[in-house]
Amino acid sequence: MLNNRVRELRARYGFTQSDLGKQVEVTRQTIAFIEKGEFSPSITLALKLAKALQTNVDELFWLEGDEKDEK
Amino acid sequence: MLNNRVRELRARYGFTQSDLGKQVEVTRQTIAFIEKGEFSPSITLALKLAKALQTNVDELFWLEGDEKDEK
DNA sequence: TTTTCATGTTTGGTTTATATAACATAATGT
DNA sequence: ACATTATGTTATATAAACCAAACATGAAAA
Repeated sequence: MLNNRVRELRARYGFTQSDLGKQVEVTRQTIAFIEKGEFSPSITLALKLAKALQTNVDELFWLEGDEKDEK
Repeated sequence: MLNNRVRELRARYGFTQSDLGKQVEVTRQTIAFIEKGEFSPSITLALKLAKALQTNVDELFWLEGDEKDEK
């Protein structure tokens, strides 16, 4: 299963789901689905999200059972 | 557009497309399409590929016009 | 030379990502 | 009280990812 920090980082920058959606060229519903973990976005979108949230893909998304989970 | 180093790293480790496909649970055709840049894999698959190729997603995939291109 | 193996490529099918639109709710501002 | 805004959520539709199977080719190996 896929985990992510999109909601956390979006909040940190004070973006709404719509704001972020516009920046990365998807609808707010797509952002909502990603935050809920309901699907695994394309890497193209993941790269855009990482850029918008000033981080990198590996910090933003990880597979359950990998590094970030070991804490 | 999306660029990647899958073929380069796969070769470095001496994996065939089939080998890599098995490791990340997709068919060899899917690996071939990704290497050709014909589509943008899911981030779940991208994370598995990065792991199999002992790198991270941001080293393996990047958007044209981003950092890696500036050289 | 014949077989095997890695890769290229195409076609048809299923699944999933993503869009668009609608309706609901809670919070905030007027 | 009313309007607006952010978010949750659901339905239907389309595009794209991915599978499975087939056939082709060139290289290496027997």
